Amino acid sequence: MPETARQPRGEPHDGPFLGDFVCFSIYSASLAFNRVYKPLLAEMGLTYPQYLVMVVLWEGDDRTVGGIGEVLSLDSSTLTPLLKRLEGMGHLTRARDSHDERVVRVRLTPAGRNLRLKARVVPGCILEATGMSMDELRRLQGEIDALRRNLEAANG
Amino acid sequence: MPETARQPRGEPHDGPFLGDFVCFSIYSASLAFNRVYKPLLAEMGLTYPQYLVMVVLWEGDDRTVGGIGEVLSLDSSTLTPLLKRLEGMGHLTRARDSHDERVVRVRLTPAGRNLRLKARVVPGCILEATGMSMDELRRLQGEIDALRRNLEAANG
DNA sequence: TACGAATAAATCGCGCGCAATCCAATCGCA
DNA sequence: TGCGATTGGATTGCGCGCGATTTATTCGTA
Repeated sequence: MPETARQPRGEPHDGPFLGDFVCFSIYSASLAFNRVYKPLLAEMGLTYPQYLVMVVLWEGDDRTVGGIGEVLSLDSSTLTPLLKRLEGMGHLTRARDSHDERVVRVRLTPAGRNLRLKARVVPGCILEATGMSMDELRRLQGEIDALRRNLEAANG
Repeated sequence: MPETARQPRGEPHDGPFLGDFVCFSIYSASLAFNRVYKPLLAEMGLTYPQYLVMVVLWEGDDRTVGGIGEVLSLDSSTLTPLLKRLEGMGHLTRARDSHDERVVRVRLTPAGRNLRLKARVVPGCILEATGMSMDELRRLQGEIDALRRNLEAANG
């Protein structure tokens, strides 16, 4: 699918070209990562987005829905049902803040905190699957983050 | 969210670490790309996956469902309804192959071919939004593709 | 103090992605 | 020739992502 392009920046052209394919590469890599994570996380009964929320909470408990959404760039229409599922599994509680009833505070249960132990093997497996060194990954991550920031800036 | 890790390869550790976050970066960049594409593609009435299928068909018409799926790493349970929507929009036709009735051949209509003209401005807009040079993007794409290949290999 | 604006979360509808399953057509081999 | 195995798609069920709307609460200000 990759095909080198020769057009100058911003001008129309006949076919698809590089700008598209960086996106396709990322899209496709994202799906590929998901397929690697799925069997690992299935042992904990988690999906990847659910795992991300748990990681965020392990890093810092007692957050609001919006606070979690800020870290993950997801909004309440995605998070509310996801959090309800995690609540249903007994990993966290959702409760309105008594000082501001608009806010829902999300807190880990002991079971949710405990799940972190089971999750300890995950990053090593993922690292293994990438087939890359930590240094390579660190550098690559930096570049992708820079790209994401540019995209977010361009989007307003 | 990024936080540097110090653990040696493959060993358990207390918190999430780099291997996870490369994935998060890609996941998040993928969503960010989608948000940039959405308004552009909305003018053509396409979603990003639909656009990808159209790009594949513009590159080479008259493909099977499986053939498209091979290029995009998607299977029939994703593609069948997507292709039906594109068919409903009048961009393509779906017909069983007369020599092998198991196979469905997907072909562009004149309208579908014509849509390519409207799509010509898209890559330039995307390139602009990335805020990167073509050379940078080309290199980055190569690294991400290598990562994806590793993941697919690790996954069997 | 009352009332409109702003804010936080929830709800709804739709389109992916994918595992699991099903079905029909074709192939392979005795 | 027949029959089990394989293959290509379709279907179903579920969990995201997100735009659009709704509801409840709080804030700002006259």
